[in-house]
Amino acid sequence: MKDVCEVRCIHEENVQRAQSARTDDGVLEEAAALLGVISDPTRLKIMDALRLGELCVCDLAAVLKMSISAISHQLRLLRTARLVRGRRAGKVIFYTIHDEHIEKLMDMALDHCRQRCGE
Amino acid sequence: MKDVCEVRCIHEENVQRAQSARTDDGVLEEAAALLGVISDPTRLKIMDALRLGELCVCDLAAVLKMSISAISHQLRLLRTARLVRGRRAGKVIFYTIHDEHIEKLMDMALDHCRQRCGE
DNA sequence: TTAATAATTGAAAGTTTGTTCAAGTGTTAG
DNA sequence: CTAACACTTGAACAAACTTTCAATTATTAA
Repeated sequence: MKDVCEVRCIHEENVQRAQSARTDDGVLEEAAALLGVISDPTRLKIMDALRLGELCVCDLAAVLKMSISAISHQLRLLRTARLVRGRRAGKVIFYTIHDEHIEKLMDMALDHCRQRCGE
Repeated sequence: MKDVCEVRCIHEENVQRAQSARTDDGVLEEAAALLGVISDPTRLKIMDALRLGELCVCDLAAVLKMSISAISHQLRLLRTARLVRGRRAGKVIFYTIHDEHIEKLMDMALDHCRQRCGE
């Protein structure tokens, strides 16, 4: 953060255009945080597993072949980011994907990758 | 990865349903990687700045108020992940968003966050 | 060729992240 | 109440990430 204010090659017009139309920093940082939560392989696998219906922590551990503790830690992040929702049924807590919007976002990312893989 | 194979509360049906319909691990990991690249505030700001047109590294450094080196490092990640494209014009390299699909994915994430912020 | 500019790169430092292990809730059945 | 079960949580450690600083490449102009 030093050679920033020296005027070098800067294209004034372009910079101002970008400056004036830029998305609010708060929104961008929230978006980054949201994307950060689904950008982990384990968490994406959890989300993928939940697409066909609710699963408890043990189920998820079995599907992903990981420890219950590890899954639970990740579920907390997913819960906090409201990507996932839990409902208690006695001792068991069943998790589902929080809402349709999230599912669409995921589908879009997966489709994009499938396309690329098939290139 | 120890208490995985002990049968505890596992709901067989649900687990098998999730197992059989799960998305290919390769695709999921690529998607995680792709999302990982846009899930950083700096990189998301770069992408956002590029939405109105091409900018060079210096321009981006000016817009984000960061060092040229830091921006360049991030641009390399964005380039490698094919989220961004560069065209050389003499000494200057102008960057743009790689394709429309990526732009849509971004819009979707940003809209989602704007909605949430306005709740 | 030499000097200057735009950008990239490698290494180092500081921070963040993911998993494990052990201990802690909260709920139900006996 | 007590025991067992489903799950969560905190601390710790290793792996990965982001930025800085210094050196390097590529292009153009003198």
